[in-house]
Parts: sequence; structure tokens; C-alpha cells
Amino acid sequence: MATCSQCPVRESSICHSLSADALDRFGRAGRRQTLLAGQTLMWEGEDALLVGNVVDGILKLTASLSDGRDQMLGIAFPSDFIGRAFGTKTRHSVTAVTDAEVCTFRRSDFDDLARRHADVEHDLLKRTLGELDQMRKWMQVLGKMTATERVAVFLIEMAARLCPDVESETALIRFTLPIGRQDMGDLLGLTIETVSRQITNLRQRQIIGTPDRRSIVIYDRRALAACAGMG
Amino acid sequence: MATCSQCPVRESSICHSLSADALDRFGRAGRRQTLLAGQTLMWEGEDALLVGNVVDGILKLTASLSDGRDQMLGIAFPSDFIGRAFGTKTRHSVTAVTDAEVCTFRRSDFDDLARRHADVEHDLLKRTLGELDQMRKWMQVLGKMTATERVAVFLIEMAARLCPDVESETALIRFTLPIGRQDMGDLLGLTIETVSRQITNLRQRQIIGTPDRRSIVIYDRRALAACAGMG
DNA sequence: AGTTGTCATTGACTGGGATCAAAAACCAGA
DNA sequence: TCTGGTTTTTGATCCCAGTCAATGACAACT
Repeated sequence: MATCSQCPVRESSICHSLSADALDRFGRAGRRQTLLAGQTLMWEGEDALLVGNVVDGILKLTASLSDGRDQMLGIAFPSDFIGRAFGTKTRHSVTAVTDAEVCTFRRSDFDDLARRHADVEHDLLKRTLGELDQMRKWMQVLGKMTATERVAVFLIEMAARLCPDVESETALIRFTLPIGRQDMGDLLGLTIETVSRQITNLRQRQIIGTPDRRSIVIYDRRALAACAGMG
Repeated sequence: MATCSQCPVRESSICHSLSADALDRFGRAGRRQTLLAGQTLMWEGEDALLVGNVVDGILKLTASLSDGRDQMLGIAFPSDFIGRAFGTKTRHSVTAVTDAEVCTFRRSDFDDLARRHADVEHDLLKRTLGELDQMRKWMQVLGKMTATERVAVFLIEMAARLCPDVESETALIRFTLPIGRQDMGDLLGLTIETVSRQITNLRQRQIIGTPDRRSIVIYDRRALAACAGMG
């Protein structure tokens, strides 16, 4: 019933490689779902019953230690694929950080469909390989970088994902953070206080500006990149 | 020329799903290579020209920051797949830590073959998804855990991979570490000194024994698991 | 405007792991 | 058995980021 042809992520999600009739099959299996900010779609440790596409909004992937320490494992943007295909357990929770729209499949349905559509499997493979590369970069951040470096890397990463005209040398880079300080800390392996101090420090050095607490302006890209340890 | 039928990882590597004639095609494309301990097969940042299977020995995946800080990203055991399929850049180096035997393919050859053999692609996808899960677990380790917890997690992980009879409740667990203290530090985001101190501490508490510096005996699994923050 | 609750910032202090330095254990080859 | 080189252990000290605590900013209500 969801008219995939009008889906905002039709061309960028995992569905982009589907032919018209294959799209129809997926359309029948999929289900549009609206999530409120804070709502959790999948829980860590649960059976992996769902997978899906992010259609709109931002979600976070998190896992926690038995004593409550939280680690954020990633941020999912529109057209990203979420959930654990071909697996029985979901190893992390998926929670909406803004109001969000997702298109979910029963995992078993998706697995069957994907098996029958090599293009979808291939696309999923490429996405997964890309995510693995990404995750390895984060491993370097968490394993070896100082607090300043971590925050700088994060800001550069966010600019790249959120700022369309980041390529142009001259344009002023400005974006709205998808997550708050606490989540930034959980992602970067820092406390909220340390994140805050680092941002204050970057602002005092005129490298960035913070028009309001959710917005970042990058004044000096060179300096920020230097802080991130990228020469 | 490589007789795949006698390959030690024939049944466990990515090739296990190949039919006899498909195996022949892969066999022609593949090339057996021997590496000496310390030899590097692929360099971080290089074009991704090679992929392959580990046939024998242990390799490590590493990436370094511009100032030389090294992060180990993983350890590859026999039957593991190495290299970046369907990508242009190798984001990490692959280096033998023991003498090793690998079966390599030109990446473009492998990509073509894999595209034509859905089973291989599917297997690669499942491996990649598994690795991603694994990597997310390490992210938790690096982001949130104390030095003791990190070392304990590492030892438990190694026991699981290296000790065949780890399942049996009663058996004494003993194994040889595939890597030295420096590499352990690089994997766990700690210095060599801290790793050494943590191991000394675990030994003094009679939780483990170290018959020689490359060997570990686990006396008290319960206590070690507790140190790893697994209740 | 005032109240309440959430989130961010700032400050003072602490501690775990890094750093620096030296000794000890181990290994390989002569 | 000695010897030089590597790896690991141990010790002393330091510092970055964590912790604890208070304050400030802001949005959503009355």
C-alpha cells in the first residue's frame, strides 16, 4: 500500500536497484512506521525481527554495558539501512533521536526477498563494507585519539554528512547537530562535561562558532582539521 | 595449479560454497603466497589490488595516525577473508604476525567472480555482517571499558577463538597468544605497560597463569568473566 | 512574568592510565 | 656460556579526562 514510487529515499535507499515489479514485491512486504523522538524501534539483545530503511529523521544505534554505561555505535540518516539482516540477534538498540519515519520489513521476509534479488544483496554488501570501514575509523578514534581530536573529527564528519556545499572551499559551513552533548559523549567515549569543554575551547580559539547549542559554524576548516590530527 | 581440493580451509573459507567447476575457476584466479612473520601484504591507503583467504598463520589489521600512533583493527585467522572487495582503497594494512600462507586474488578478478556466484557474495555478506557486529563490540570496549575489563575481554575472546574445548565446563583453558604485548596494547587502546600490569594483576589474583610470556592459562573463568564486566 | 524541567557550561578536585626510566627475562647466534 | 638485542616487567611521577557539584541557559508550560 505504501507507494514506493513516491518514497523520498526511492533512489538512495537499498531499494534503488529494484525493477518496477520487484519494487512492488518489496512494497507489499514493507510497512511505513512513524516514530516519535525517543522511541526505540529495536532493543539490544532482542531477536532480530525487523530490518528497514530510514525514510526521514535521525536514529541512533546504541549498546550498553551491564552497569549502564552506554556506547553509541552510529547514527542512521535517511536512506540508511537498519537492523541485522541474516542474523538472529539484534546486537544494538535503534532509537529515534528526532521524530522519524522508517520503512520496516519482517526480517525473514527481507532475507527471502534479498536472497532472490542479487542486486539488493549486492547493494547491502557494499553498504555493509562501507559501514565496516567507517566503524574501523571510529575504532581508531576511540582507541587512540585525545578529547580534542575526537570532537574535531566528529564535527568534520557531521559537516560532511549534513552540509551539502561542504566541497566548495569558500562557503561558510553551518549545520544543526542531530544529537545532544550526552549522545556526543556516548559516541566519542567521553563525558558530557569533556565534550562541552572541548567545544568551548574550539569556540574560544575562533575555530568554530555556536549560534545556539544545537548549531555549529565552522570558521576555520584548516585549524579544525589540524585539531583532528589530519595535518 | 593450486589444488583447491586439498586446501586446508576448503570447507571453512569463503570458497566452501563453491561447486566443483566454480572452485576450478576460483582456483585459476587465486595464487598461493607465503609470508614471513612481519611481512606486510597490503598497505593502508594503497589502492585495493588484492583480496584473499588466510590459509595458515595469523595476520593483523592495523591503521595508523599521521604521527605514528597505531591502532590494531583486528586479527585474521585461517579461513578469514582479508582485503576490501568492491572498493578502491585499502583502509588498513594487513601484516603477518606469524609466518603465514594466504591465497590471494586480484581484487578485480575476485569482484567479477563474486558477482557471478551469488553464493559467494552471500557468504561474503554474512561474514561482513558478522565482522561488523564484532567491530561494534570492540567499539564498546574502546569507548567505555577500563583497562582491566579490556584485558579480560581480550583473553576471553582469544580463548574462544583458540581453545577448541572451551565449551566444556571443566577443561583447563590454555592457549598461546598470537600477538605480543605491544600489539595487545594497540588493539585495546592501552600502552604496553598498562597491559603488562593488568596481566600481572590477574596472575597475582590467581585468575590466570602465564607459564611463559606467550602462553595463558585460565584458572578461574568465573572471575575472569566478572573482570570483563559480564556479571 | 513566573515556574519547572531539561540540557549545557563552568569550576574544583581526583584518579586511572600515560609517560619516562630502569631492571629483568628471554632469545638467537657466536 | 657469553653476548647483544628484543620484549616484558616494575617503579616513580605526571597529566588528561572523569567525577562531583553548582550554576546558567533555554523551552514549555501555567
